[in-house]
Amino acid sequence: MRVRFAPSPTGQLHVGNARTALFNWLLARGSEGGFILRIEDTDVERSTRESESAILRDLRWLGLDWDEGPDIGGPRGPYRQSERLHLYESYAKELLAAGDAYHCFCSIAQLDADRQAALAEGRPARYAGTCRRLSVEQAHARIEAGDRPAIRFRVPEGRDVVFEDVVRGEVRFHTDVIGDPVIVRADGSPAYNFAVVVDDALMEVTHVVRGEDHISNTPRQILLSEALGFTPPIFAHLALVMGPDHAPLSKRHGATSVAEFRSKGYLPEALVNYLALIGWSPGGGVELLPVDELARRFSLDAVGLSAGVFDEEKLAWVNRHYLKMADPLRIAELSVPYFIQAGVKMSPDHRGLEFLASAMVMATSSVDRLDQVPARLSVLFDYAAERALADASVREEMQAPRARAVVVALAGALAQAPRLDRERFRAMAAQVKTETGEKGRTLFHPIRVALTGRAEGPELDLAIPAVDRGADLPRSAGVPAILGCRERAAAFLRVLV
RNA sequence: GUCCCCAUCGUCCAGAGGCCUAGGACGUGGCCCUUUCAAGGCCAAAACCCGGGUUCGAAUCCCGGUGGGGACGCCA
Repeated sequence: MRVRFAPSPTGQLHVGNARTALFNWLLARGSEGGFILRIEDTDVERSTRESESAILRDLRWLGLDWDEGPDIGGPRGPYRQSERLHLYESYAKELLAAGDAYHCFCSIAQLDADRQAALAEGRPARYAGTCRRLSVEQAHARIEAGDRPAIRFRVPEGRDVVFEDVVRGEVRFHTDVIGDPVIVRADGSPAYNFAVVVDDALMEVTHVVRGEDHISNTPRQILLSEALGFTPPIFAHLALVMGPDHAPLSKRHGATSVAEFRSKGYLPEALVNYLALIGWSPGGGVELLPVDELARRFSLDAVGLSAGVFDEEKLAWVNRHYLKMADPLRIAELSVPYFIQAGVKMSPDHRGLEFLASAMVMATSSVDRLDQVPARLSVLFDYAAERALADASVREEMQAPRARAVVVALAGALAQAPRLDRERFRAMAAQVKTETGEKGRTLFHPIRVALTGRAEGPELDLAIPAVDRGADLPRSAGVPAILGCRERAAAFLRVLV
């Protein structure tokens, strides 16, 4: 089995296309198959190298590696259509010579007018066939006179094109509703329907798995394939991915590109796992599976037929799962840009990263995305006694005698104390408890506000030791200075009185 | 307009004629856990688009309608 993903480099990799790429990849990896990446850059106007490298980058980020492609080459290359022009040219000549293609001199304006007229009369809006009956001699005469024709494929009349779609079953089109497609433009560049057929055949692609938007191109491609003497590949058309309003996923629904989801702080394994769940089910009542397991279970005939709505809430749930599973050191590294973005300047070395990693469970146990990590860990870098009391109701609460007594006892207990680890923190809390007679919320809430600077946040058992571990970090670790609990308690008490 | 595809909880899936009193997951609501916010656990509400057939029996098969989507480019 040889499958391919064939994006045109005209913009960002969209999640819908990423899912198509994923399904192809799962198919290849689940069997002994090959996964080919081909760049369809025949539209010179819109294709850019920037888009191409962005798409490659996003696919790599997702972990969808390819066996043959523009960057690594392969036995059936080149893998950029712009580098295969000579091939298309020679096949076009073949078609012309056999009478399966003809020159078309119709102007764009003429074509538009024909289309409008057809629509107005309720006829299928297909090519009127104006140049179909031009003789070869007439055509040559016009070319010699300086006309620059396109080349069209001559679609056979009066027959059905039937193919067995792996996901949809038998699909049938009558050739009378198919207009003769342009296969080579007037400027000599190949058109999509032609280039794919040539490339899929030459690259020995066995299964074409692509979006449903290509289903009506399929009969043209089969016909072209037959005329060229190729055996058409097996086709599988995937239902499209929609936005919440059941309209095609677009900008107004928020993030749509893989790059946007990455920068919002979704993990690649989460996006991959979630994408696999749109239009397919791994079975067995489980949804959260590592990618190799997805590949092992994936099968085209288990793929659903109806369009799926992209649900970011569910993606977030999947992401939470992978955040919890992930190596904290990796999450620490990935979080650095988000800290910087949140205004926490840092360039941690290994000690800095290990410190962040040691605190990371506070964030990963409760957050949806990486971009929420800095806020959850703000207890570390963002302490200011004044600001802790800036909120009127918090201030009032802390100034109440019993809360104040807790703060006083806390500052006292900490004054001589060494840095707190979990056990020392518990012992210290117990000491404050016996000194003040407070317990539960009335004990811990003042401690929380005094030591973390806020009324809510991670468990103190986790946060307090993390703060004091951070307080001893040398500045060379590349992480902003962290005020220790002892200093925090003292500062807080000063501000409170 | 013409052609093609699709149709189970709000959403994603399971269901391939009796196992369906339609199952799971996300989300939602409630409860629990808890020193806070989250997270987590438990429970609950929530669907076979409509109408005709076929059949002893239909979410499952057929036809029609309706609704949604796609295509009809010298874009891919």
